[in-house]
Amino acid sequence: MSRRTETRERVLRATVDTLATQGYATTTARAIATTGGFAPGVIYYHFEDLEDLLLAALRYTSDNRMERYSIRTANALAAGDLLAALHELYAEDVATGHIAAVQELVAGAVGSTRLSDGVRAEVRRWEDFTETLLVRLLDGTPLAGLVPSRAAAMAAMAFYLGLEMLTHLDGNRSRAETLFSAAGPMAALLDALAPRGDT
Amino acid sequence: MSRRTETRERVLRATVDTLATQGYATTTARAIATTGGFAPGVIYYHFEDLEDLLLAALRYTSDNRMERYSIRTANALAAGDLLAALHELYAEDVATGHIAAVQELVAGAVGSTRLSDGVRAEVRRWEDFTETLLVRLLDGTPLAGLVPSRAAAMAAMAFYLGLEMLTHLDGNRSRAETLFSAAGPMAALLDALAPRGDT
Amino acid sequence: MSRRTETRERVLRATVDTLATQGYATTTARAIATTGGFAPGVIYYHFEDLEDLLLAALRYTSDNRMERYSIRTANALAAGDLLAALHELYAEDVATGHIAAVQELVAGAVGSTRLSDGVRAEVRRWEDFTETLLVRLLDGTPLAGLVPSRAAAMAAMAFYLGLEMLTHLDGNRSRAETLFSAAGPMAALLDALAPRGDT
Amino acid sequence: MSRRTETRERVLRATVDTLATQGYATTTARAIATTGGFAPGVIYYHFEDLEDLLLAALRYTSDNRMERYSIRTANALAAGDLLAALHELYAEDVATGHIAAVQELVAGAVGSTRLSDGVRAEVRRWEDFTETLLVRLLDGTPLAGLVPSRAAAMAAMAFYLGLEMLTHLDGNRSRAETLFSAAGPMAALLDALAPRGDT
DNA sequence: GATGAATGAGAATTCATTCAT
DNA sequence: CATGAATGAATTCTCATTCAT
Repeated sequence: MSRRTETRERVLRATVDTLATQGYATTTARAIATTGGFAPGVIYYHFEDLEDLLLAALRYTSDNRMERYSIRTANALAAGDLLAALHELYAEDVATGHIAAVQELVAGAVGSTRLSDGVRAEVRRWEDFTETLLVRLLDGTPLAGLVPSRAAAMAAMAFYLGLEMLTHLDGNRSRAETLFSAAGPMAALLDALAPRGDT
Repeated sequence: MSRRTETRERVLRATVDTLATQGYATTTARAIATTGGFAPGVIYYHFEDLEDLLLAALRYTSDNRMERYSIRTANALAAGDLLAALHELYAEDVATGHIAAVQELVAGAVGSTRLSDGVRAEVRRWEDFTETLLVRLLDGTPLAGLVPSRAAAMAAMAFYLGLEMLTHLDGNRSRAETLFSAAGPMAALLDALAPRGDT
Repeated sequence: MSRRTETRERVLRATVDTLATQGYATTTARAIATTGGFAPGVIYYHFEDLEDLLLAALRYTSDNRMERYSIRTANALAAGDLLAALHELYAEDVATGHIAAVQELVAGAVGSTRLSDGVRAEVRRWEDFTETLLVRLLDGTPLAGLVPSRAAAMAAMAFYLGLEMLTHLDGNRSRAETLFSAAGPMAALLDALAPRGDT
Repeated sequence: MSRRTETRERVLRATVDTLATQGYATTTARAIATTGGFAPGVIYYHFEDLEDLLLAALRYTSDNRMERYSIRTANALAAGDLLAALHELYAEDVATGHIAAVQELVAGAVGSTRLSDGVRAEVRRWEDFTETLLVRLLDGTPLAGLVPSRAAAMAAMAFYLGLEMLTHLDGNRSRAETLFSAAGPMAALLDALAPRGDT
């Protein structure tokens, strides 16, 4: 990796971290530079402006996570398996600051067209992914015809982002854990409804 | 209403409006003053500082809406009725800028302890209310024992805020309408499970 | 004069002074504020941005001088009288920093459309004035039909600005004085050519 | 020409071009590098600092033009011939960006002693040249004793720079053309006054 | 010789807040 | 009570300059 690319990544990482720990409004050029331990000028050497960096950071973390999600869910066909995979992925999302950063950007994008356009595109990518997962999950169960997949994907995204918002507000992750526990029995129920050959 | 209270309310209204239409980061003292058509100095006559005003605005809109929610849901016992009530209340939430403002504050509160404490308290009030509603709704149905009411209330809140976040990002309300439609059959199903004497 | 107007004028005066003594490139918001003894923020309270202020300053000094020029030249019909008036006006232009500031703005306007539009308009106003003066001066002399008045006015403006540029570069006013002296005999010659009733 | 000299010239050319097209304030190290297609660091390899480069660029273009002026005016003894030569040289001055660059430097030199010293020296060189030309032109005419040659040379320089300033402001060259046309008859008049054996 | 990444000082501008009127 | 002018700190961003490669 070239020096250029290396620094670029340091800046992107610092941006995600700052977004995750300090929130959108506090993610100033200076704050990012402090987090990453470099001069504020570096940002402008590598990126057009703050908005450009914010978008690049969104894509950066999104790409990383999307890859992980694809790999980790590829073989999780049963609801129980999928829930386990998602639980693990969620833990990673939290550890890397990914959801926190994304949620801050989604909330902060209000007002800037350029930023909100980019954020919207990224959100859509995740909705597509979620929908694919959902269709595969419900395929063969009695729910397949009942649940409108797009709407459900959208609902899932809303729920995920909203959960992060509240979790962040609380400062602890117990809310999410509570919900993952509560979801266990439902996954079991779903698996019972769908007699698959592969489980 | 005294002249003092009247002005205070104008400031609070302007704050909610500004938050709803321009987002947290753009809700500056000047922006609020412009929205409300008064001098920036007025803010500091009635409130300690911006944070204080933000919190007061949250409580102000929250109080107003809570009252409406209480009245409107008091007699909506069946799931179908409740869904209709919630649909209507949601429309009001949108029209008054209430959810938009609340969501901006929840997201913006990251980083400020004073603000996030206040926001947390308000969120809890709504979780309590939601839980009460939920318990009443499920009472007497087979789901009563299955669904952990606190977790479900929390999930509902997360979903509601997340939905607003995405809706705001999209710039149109169709997402929410889609979901309300999709919820119709489920409400009907629930009502079928719960033979109530009072409906 | 209201406090607002008073401060506005202080800012305009400070801008003209800074332009005159430090040049276009060094006329920063901070430099202007230091010259005038006020906080840089004041500039942005009264003016849109630096460019806006620069244009306002140009109009401010231009208006002041134009008024003086009109009054002082009104009765200077003979070439000799006019030369004396112009000499005096030039001394004022120098003392007030007017030409220095104007010349810096004309030179600095390259690159900014908004600024150069405004400067162009102001230059045109002076060309119009100069042309009027010239026509009146030559009227009745053999030169009246020979000299294209617009071109001559333009040439006079170019000369005046260029002279200021060189004078400023030299740091002393002797160049201009030399030229005013050299012009004396020519004015006398012109007056000899034009038998006026009023001289 | 050595590789070193070659690069040096590329940098000088790029500097003149940038000054001519973008103006003094926008002629930054980066802008020059972009214009010339080299790395910003190159500038500091060949020149002390920006000011040093600016001065070198002034001398560079000045030397080039002075040579051309000397050659082209050597045999233009009659006023008509000289006017034709100057018209042609002016066209070259414009095409090469020479006057534009010089005028920007003269205007921009205000405030920096080092720069203005260098600019002043260069201006003087041109005044000397202009004076020589003028003396030769008027020699043998009735004007010879009337016109103070130094003052007239100075006036010519002022006029030339001022004209460029206004021309640049207008964005078109028609002003200059108008004036060259208007000068035709005057040159003819002058030639009529001076019966020369050598033409 | 040349490159281009990085730095730090300083520029324009915004904004919460104060305060005389 | 309300106004709106003024302030100073903080923000985004630019730029001359240095330096490792």
